[in-house]
Amino acid sequence: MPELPEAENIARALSRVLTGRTITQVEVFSPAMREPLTPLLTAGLEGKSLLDIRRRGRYVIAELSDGRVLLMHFGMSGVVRVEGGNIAKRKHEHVFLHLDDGKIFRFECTRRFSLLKVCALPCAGGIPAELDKFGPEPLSDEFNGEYLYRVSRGKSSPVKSFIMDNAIVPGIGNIYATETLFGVGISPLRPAGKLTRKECDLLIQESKKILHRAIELGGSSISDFLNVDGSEGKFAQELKIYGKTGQACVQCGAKILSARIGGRTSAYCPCCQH
DNA sequence: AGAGATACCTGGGAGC
DNA sequence: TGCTCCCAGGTATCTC
Repeated sequence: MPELPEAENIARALSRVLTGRTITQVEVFSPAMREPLTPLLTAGLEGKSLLDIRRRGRYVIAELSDGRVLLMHFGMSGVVRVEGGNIAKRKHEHVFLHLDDGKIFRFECTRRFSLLKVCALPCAGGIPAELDKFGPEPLSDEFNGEYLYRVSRGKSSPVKSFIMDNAIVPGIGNIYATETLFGVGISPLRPAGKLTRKECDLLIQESKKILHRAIELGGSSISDFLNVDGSEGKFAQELKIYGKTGQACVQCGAKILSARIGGRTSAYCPCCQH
């Protein structure tokens, strides 16, 4: 379930193997994931080179030599691989982009929540218009306690839903929101508007610490996620509360509870989090 | 307007 | 064993 750390690692790995490569052929095996895939066939990708690969939130942006971009999102089961051409197509691989070095960029997605499309860029080095509505990057200086305090005033929605909102800050999904709130002792059910200024500082600090650590370890390979080269992320071993409903809290031993918040399961310790 | 619910999709696991 | 049901999850879109 790729969140920001996984997207960051995918972007870094793709940058190493795709930068400077030219697309020679496009194959599409399924009509749609989140959006139709067939436009890729007529997008005129053949002969275009990949100049730069970067990340915004959970999206990976590959800038093309004609000023457009390949926009990727991995949903919860998206996997990309860059491999030689002699490996048989896997069941849920939907798109192949053949490259000038004989390798193939392969996009797999079991649950079809992923996105792969070509779109325009307002300027070189920029980001597509549809990502413009996002809040500041979670690892940037703009994502700070003052910001979080300011935008959360008057908000009644639970703090967990709040920090998972892309318009507030993109890239923090269920795993990292759950772990961050446990790390700072804040209940996921607390209305965002009730956070103190001090708690906003701590929450920011903890979220960055966890995201950096997860990037370092290659992300969390809970179920579907694999890095570009096929290796698994190791952050899953460091999870303290996500997916541990019913078990004993590592800090106090109390039984971990679970609540449905914003339609998602949220594990929390009733003793450590208030 | 803001907040909450729902559809999208597939595979795995639980329960009968 | 095989069937049904539920769950996982990000995002867009719907309703209240």
